[in-house]
Amino acid sequence: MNNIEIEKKWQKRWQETKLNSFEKNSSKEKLYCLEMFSYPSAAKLHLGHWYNFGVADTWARYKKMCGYNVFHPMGFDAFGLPAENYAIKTGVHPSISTEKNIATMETQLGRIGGSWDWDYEVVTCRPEYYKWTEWMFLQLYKHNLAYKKEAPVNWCPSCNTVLANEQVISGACERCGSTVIRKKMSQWFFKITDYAEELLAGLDNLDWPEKTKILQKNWIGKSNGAYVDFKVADTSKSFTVFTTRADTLFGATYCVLAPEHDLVNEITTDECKEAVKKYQEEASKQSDIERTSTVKEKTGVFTGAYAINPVNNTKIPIWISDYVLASYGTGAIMAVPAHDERDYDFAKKFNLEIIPVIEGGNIEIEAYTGDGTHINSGFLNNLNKSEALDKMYSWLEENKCGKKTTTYKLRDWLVSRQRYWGAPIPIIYCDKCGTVPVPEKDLPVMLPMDVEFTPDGESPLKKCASFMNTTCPICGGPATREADTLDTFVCSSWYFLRYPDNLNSNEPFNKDIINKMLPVDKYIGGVEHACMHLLYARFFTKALRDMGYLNFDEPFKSLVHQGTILGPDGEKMSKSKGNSVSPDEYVDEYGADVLRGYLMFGFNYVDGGPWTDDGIKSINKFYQRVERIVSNIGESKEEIPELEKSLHKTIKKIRTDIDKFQFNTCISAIMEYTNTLSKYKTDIPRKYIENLILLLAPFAPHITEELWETIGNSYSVHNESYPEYDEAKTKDDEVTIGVQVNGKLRGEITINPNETEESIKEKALNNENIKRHTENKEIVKIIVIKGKIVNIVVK
RNA sequence: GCUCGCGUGGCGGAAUGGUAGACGCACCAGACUCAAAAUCUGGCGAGGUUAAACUCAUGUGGGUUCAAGUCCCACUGCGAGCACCA
Repeated sequence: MNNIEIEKKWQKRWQETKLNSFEKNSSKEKLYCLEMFSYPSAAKLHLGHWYNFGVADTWARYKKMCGYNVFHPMGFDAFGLPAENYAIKTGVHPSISTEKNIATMETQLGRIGGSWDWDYEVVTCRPEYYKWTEWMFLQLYKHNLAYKKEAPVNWCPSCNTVLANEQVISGACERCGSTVIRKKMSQWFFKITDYAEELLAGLDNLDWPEKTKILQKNWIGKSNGAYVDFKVADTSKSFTVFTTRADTLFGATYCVLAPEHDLVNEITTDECKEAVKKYQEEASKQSDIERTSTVKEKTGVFTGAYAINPVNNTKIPIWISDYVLASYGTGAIMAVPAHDERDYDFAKKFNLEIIPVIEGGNIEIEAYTGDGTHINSGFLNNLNKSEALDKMYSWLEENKCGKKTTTYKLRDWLVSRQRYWGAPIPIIYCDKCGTVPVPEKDLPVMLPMDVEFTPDGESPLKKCASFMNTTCPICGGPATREADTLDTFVCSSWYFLRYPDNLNSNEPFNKDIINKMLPVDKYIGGVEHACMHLLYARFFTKALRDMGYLNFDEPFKSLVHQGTILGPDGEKMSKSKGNSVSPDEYVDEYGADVLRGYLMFGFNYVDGGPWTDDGIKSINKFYQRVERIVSNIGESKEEIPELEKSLHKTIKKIRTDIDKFQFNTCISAIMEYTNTLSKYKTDIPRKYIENLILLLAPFAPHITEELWETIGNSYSVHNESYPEYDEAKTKDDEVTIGVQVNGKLRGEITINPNETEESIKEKALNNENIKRHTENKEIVKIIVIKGKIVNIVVK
């Protein structure tokens, strides 16, 4: 039988015997191993899927053999734009194409031979799941964590439709190429910012890659500073700015409001109205990319109004400019051109006053942003930065015109999508009662099937009268539904909570079950989700905890990112570059175990790298070699010292490395053991062969299952325990160590592990080559690192 | 611009501060074969030597240390993320 036939045979058997079933009532320690679920696309699995799912499966299988009760589910993140786009193009309904794709992918995943328990499958686009996604929305709404406000969307003026971020390609509509503008619409948000501090602080205790923690940390963007209130001269109005440099307040020579700031229209003088209005319009037309480009020259207009600097009562002009962002801080700044590069550029361009308040630098040339002694600063004079900041914070609070505060770059999460293929937002609008949440007993709000989703500027659901028209749950009068659907990231923010209790129809999950099963012990997926999915899931977990639905703080205790498999040319694989490699041809030729094996052996798991054909052949050769060695099995019970030692060393190496996701060195250890075994041509004692198969079982699940049967053992190798090592047997009776003179290797000596330091020194000094290097020299000292090295320092 | 990560043979990649290059690919030689493939055995960083010795070598330059691929500083190249965040 060839590999392909072997794999088919065992996959069938595994399924029939429910080999991969999770033991719900087992007393063994649970271990929740999860790979990020995938979008069910029509295309076949790509190498990235194999690398993620196949390799992670080896780890899960290993843990099962180590005696853990491994929970290893799989599902599909099935709502989203691609199915909708496909529907627009072909007319095939998303529910049909999606379910078809899921079936295809299930088959494909089956070919990997993963140990998933499909009884716990979760598919986010099915009503029995999205009912609870809607329920999540209602809980967030109930706890003031969901709210509605005006926010800009990407709008294509030519297609007359809202575009998703993915549909905006460098500022232009992906379909027609027109420049995308921003248009304000009323949309739903989740208040993730309420959790900014905890999301930041919680990172410290997570077993996550440092770089991922840093990405989230930067994304959350905590910034300590102060609010400062500015009165608008000759009016009763005022506004607040945020600054991290309150110590430079004496140098604030003008203020800038974001063009969208609410106060702009109220304070602009008649003479300036026209220019201000024009500027606001232009700003709204610009794409985010244009607007936030740092290379762009500063622009702005004067409002005609003045603010009063609270520390010295100076009148300073108020401008508007798009370098001030409405969405950060308060949407308004105090400008200190002497000590801020952006303010400096702006002041130079518009001839605004520049007053230095800190010594240092040369403000004729550029802003000085460093520390130094304060000057021109009244009560702050002669203080350094941190002293001046403290003093200013006190002054602001005493004079009731500001206070110390903290802001975050993290914004609230916009969850409204003007799309069809997503979970409906369970909200009803009633003329009499206003915004009314759908009562929980009425969930799910079913996504209607008969919907016209050709883009024409409206949310598709808006055109479905049978969906839109409803009655108000409070007054019973006529009402309309929310037409937007939820961002698919909402669906994926809690799917890991659903897996352990996926059939529950009374609640999203049973509290006791998930408190027992969560958090996820090992989560494996791409780094591209660092600031989206992984952050949203943490937010959901914390919010649900605070609502009392679960009692843990973090969803994913330990996280691993697989690297990226690149094309043979070292570039990212893409259809347009023509450097894509399909796993299928390799699976057809060598089988799933060989492909999985190469993915584990040929790369450092977290790095990935370019694909090569040569590598995969080498794994095929290795497995054939294993088969030959297994066929040399004998029935002797004799212990062979060399094999005994090699075996125990190998077990130790694998057990150490596999938990670090170093699959390449695990396989190389098995190769070394195999090389040792191959010295014995016939009648290799059974024990050494059985251990070889067991060691390899998580790495090559089909081949080892077959070999296990071949040598007459009973089904299944995957129910066996992973070999354990005896530390004593890993120790060498004698080791060869290097001897250095002044740090340079000059010879080798052989010692045994119990040898005294004196004896080792003597051996080292008596080595012929060492003698040459030490004769006529004074020996300053001899460093002996047991079992490693000897270094003789001479003068 | 800021932040982070990385730089080791022809290649993929190993190396708790302790004999750099494990394991594998490619290559070379030998065995088996009529031959090839497969398989088995051996070699394989560069220079040097009959062979040794020895010298050089982990992007570059410094430093710490008895000892540095590994720690520190500077530079450089590549990659990723953020990007007017006040």
